[in-house]
Amino acid sequence: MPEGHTIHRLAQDHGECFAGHPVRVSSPQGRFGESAALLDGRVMDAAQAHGKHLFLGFGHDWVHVHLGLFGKYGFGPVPAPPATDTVRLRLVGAQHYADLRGPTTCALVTGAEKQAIHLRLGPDPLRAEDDPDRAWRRISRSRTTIAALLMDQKVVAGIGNVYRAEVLFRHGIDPYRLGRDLSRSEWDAMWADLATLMREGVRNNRIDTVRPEHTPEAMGRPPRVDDHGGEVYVYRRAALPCLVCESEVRTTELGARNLFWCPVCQQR
DNA sequence: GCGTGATGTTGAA
DNA sequence: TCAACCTCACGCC
Repeated sequence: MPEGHTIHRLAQDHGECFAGHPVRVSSPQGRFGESAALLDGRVMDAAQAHGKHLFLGFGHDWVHVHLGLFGKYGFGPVPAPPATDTVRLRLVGAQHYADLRGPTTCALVTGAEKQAIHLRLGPDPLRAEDDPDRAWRRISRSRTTIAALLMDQKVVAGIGNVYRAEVLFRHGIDPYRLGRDLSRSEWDAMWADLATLMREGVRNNRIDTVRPEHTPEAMGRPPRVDDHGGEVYVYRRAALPCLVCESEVRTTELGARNLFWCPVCQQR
């Protein structure tokens, strides 16, 4: 779940469920206990996302959350069920509660510390004001593969393993192509496509990347069977036929992450 | 019950 | 490059 679209959706949901009202804040697990006590009963007045980072504002104080690989949020209507001992942070408003489990980061930060986090992140396709030129400057000068660059949050913020694999497929780009060998128009098209795909991801709370003409129904195939939630071209489809050309989708490990691509549709 | 893997990041070697 | 961290669902006994 946790790519940028998930975090923007969480910011939106926090805004709708809690913003503008006093919130009960606790840490049943204990690891956020002192900070929770400091915030308990105060008004949450902002919820923002930048890439995979979530920020919940309480006046001058911010809660910085990063889900990492395992972190998960659970929302529900009050009354909240008894918290289990893995709930790091629980927010309870008038009508909803939110439980956070397993995050890489859940910390109280100042405005200045928050600013420092923004400064080390690249532009985020989901933030309308962010400038793709900043990413292009890095990419166009880089001898690193585009597959690695897309996962580097200093270059682009919010892309994870699924969006990386899928956007490269949709643009017919070999993951091993070097950043400096991309054209400006290829990057502009990828950025625009990421913005569209990720906005849809926020709306549906899942990643769908398959164009209508390639869906299993349109191609007369059985529906995809995978548990990550959305309809995709190559992510976790190793050894299955490419939805466009029927070649076997390939996979390999690159920088300790699984990479998936179609060797025929994606060319240097 | 146990072992495995996963949409992520950091810091040490 | 590798280990560490965090959680839970799944397959297989």
